[in-house]
Amino acid sequence: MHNKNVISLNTHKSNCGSDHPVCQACEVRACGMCSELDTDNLHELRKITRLKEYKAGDQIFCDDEPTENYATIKNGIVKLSKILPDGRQQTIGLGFPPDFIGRAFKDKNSSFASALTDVTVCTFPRELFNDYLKATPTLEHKLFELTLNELDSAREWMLMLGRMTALEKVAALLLNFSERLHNARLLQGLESEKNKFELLLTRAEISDFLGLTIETVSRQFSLLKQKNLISIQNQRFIDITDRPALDKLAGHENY
Amino acid sequence: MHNKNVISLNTHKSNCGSDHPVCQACEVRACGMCSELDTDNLHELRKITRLKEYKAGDQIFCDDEPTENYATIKNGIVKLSKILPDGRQQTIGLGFPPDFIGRAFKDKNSSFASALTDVTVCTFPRELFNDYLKATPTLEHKLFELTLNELDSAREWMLMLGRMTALEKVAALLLNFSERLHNARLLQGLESEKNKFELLLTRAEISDFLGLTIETVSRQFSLLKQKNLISIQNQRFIDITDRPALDKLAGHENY
DNA sequence: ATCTTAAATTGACATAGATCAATAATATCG
DNA sequence: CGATATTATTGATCTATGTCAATTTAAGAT
Repeated sequence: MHNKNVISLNTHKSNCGSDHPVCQACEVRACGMCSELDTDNLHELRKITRLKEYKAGDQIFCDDEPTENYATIKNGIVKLSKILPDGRQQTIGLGFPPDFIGRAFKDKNSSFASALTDVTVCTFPRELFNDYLKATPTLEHKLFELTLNELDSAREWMLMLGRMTALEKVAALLLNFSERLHNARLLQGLESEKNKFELLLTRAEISDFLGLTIETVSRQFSLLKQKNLISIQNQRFIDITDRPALDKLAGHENY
Repeated sequence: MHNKNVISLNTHKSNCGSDHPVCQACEVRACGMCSELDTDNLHELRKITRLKEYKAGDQIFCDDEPTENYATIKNGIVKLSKILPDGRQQTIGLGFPPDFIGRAFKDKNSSFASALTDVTVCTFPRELFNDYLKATPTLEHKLFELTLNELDSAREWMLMLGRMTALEKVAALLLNFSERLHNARLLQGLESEKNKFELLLTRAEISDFLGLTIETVSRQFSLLKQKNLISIQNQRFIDITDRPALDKLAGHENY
């Protein structure tokens, strides 16, 4: 059922130009970094791209090793994290399709990227891509906009990390996740109910994101259930039953 | 003495081209967003710029009001912050010369900016600047690089906010501040000892930055003094007396 | 189905940092 | 220069979250 929808979307896309077959079939052709490129430029870029797949848990790139590739996320969720010398870890971002991963114009990533779910990405060799980027203002412009969005959300999370209580943090995460998963599903042409979703993160991953411990996260879930703001099936399937209350907890101005 | 140095630097700059007088005298001509522009383009941009001064404490722009202007910081330090509906506040960044402030391509800022010290900025009207930016790839490229740096440092602070202890946070702040003030002074052609600087933030401002309370920050300062890692004169003038130890506390890999 | 393993929950307790309150240092103003 | 206001420090608690440990739940393997 899911696959059928994806295919029909792709079929639809094939009407709109003479893109390379790989790009024609691309889930994020319309919204990713490449969306600003015309067919000719896309053909050019296509020459240096390669599809890559990762299993949930795989490391995609790592802090200290030089970046060989950049990538656009086609499918799945990528976790970006940082780590202190003694091992304390902090998730600093989640990448959903069609986010770009890697640090443009630098040969080092200052973070780790790993696959939270199974992930498919479209990769570009660093040097070539940097050159192409500098030579292609429309592409650079689009990537700049993606980067500005990331900066916005990083700052949003700084407020959360610095000033929210554990309960508020969990509420904010659920809302954020609900939103982004919803968008990702629509992107794939899937049906999607905003308030119902599978929580793809383990409690450990959530606690890394929120700057909390597993136990504290778990207690907040129990609290939210007890207050009837959410219900959970099998510890993974979330149903937001009182979004206004959750919004209020998360500090959203208009709920 | 300080002023003498500034003047001599400006005099020096006047040799290097036919920039508009205002730009010739600009403290950040060589390193800011404009550094990538040749004289012709600079003349073009100059037409829409206006110098603006703020006193310490002044609000520069605010969350909900539409952005009228962007700006490049010429002098002083700008605080960026976010605020929860109930008033809890979190500083999400400090702007030093030659940082850009404002959210390119959007008509809303998602944060507040205020002057931490007396501040001089060079402002650009939003609409005009956005247009000029899109039409001038070298400028956009430079601004993109500045933005990437900001993203890097936002993520650095996320790790700090989420995973560091109060003592570590204060150590990290001191080192960060020492570095940035040092650079800002060199930029102005001033003598600068990296380990000695005036802490321009009040305890309240520091605690907003670190996600702590005033009292906790104060206690950590006392601890650092007691351990002989720093000494403080008049609660404002910091001397880092044991940088390696401070680096270690702040989780810097190589100290 | 049953066994095994991993993940999540819950409880008891410890602690870092918050809160409240008093004092001390510094800056400001007449 | 002294009086007043602001900011920082320090002390005594309190509390949210962390830590450690025991159970429960779910998932996977045979």
